[in-house]
Amino acid sequence: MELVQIYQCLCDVTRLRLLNLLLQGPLCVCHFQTILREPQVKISKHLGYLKARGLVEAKREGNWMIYQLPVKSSPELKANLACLQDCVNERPIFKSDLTRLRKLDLSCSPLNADGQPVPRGSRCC
Amino acid sequence: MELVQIYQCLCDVTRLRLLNLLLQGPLCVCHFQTILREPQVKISKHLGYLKARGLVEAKREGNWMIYQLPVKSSPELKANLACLQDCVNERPIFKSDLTRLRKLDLSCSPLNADGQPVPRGSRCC
DNA sequence: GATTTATATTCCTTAACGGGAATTTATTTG
DNA sequence: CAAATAAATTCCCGTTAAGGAATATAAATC
Repeated sequence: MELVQIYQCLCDVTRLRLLNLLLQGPLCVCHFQTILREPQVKISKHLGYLKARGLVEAKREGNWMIYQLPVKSSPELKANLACLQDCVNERPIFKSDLTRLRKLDLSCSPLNADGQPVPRGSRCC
Repeated sequence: MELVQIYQCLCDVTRLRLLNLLLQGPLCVCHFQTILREPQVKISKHLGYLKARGLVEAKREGNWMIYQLPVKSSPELKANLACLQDCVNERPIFKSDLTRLRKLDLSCSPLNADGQPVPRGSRCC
């Protein structure tokens, strides 16, 4: 992957917020919506942008799409994500995103599924 | 400075090459031209882009403009430049840029001026 | 002051990006 | 199969960016 592509993915606030959340673990689209408080189309497009460039992976889980950071990341991506996490942890927007993440019921997310299968069809957000 | 602005500066190969060279020390525009082998207008515009966003500083030295990384950089900029240097050191383009840099006679640059004043009016490139 | 060297700016074209409204697709449930 | 939920896609618009040709500016030299 070209280094420039990584930076292209990082040069939009919305995408930085998405990645910042994903550094905590996989999440579904509706949770991004709830946390970022941005319209669905915006979230979806930026996730698509990241996915097209290999910065995130997606899998369908019933009605939901679960996004996560790539299982196998290049050293460059790892380095930059680590750097991002470092740079971001004082900034209010990113901090409050993380706060809201922790307050969420992540019933549709593998995050706190603790192994047991996700109950299909239960409402998510 | 907004984090996004840093990433916007990093999402173009030409600018990455310029910054990679500047990590070695100050340089004048004509040396960038010689090393990158890109047209003058391209170099100049990208340097302008970086300068407008505070990623480089410029001072006039007789006929030449010397560019350098900011004397006082934010922690975020420092972190990202360090990360860049790390990511870049295996990539052919950036390596050969550095090779060409070392082969240059930097008579108009403070880089190897070793204290003595630059002889005004001597041709540069 | 005319010429040369170094660099910046303007103008133009083309492509990419970001955002929103509306529509579509996919899946599950009743 | 109809309805509901989750997410992606399409269409449209305004903005930004990248590149190049040509021109302008700045400083030094003759």
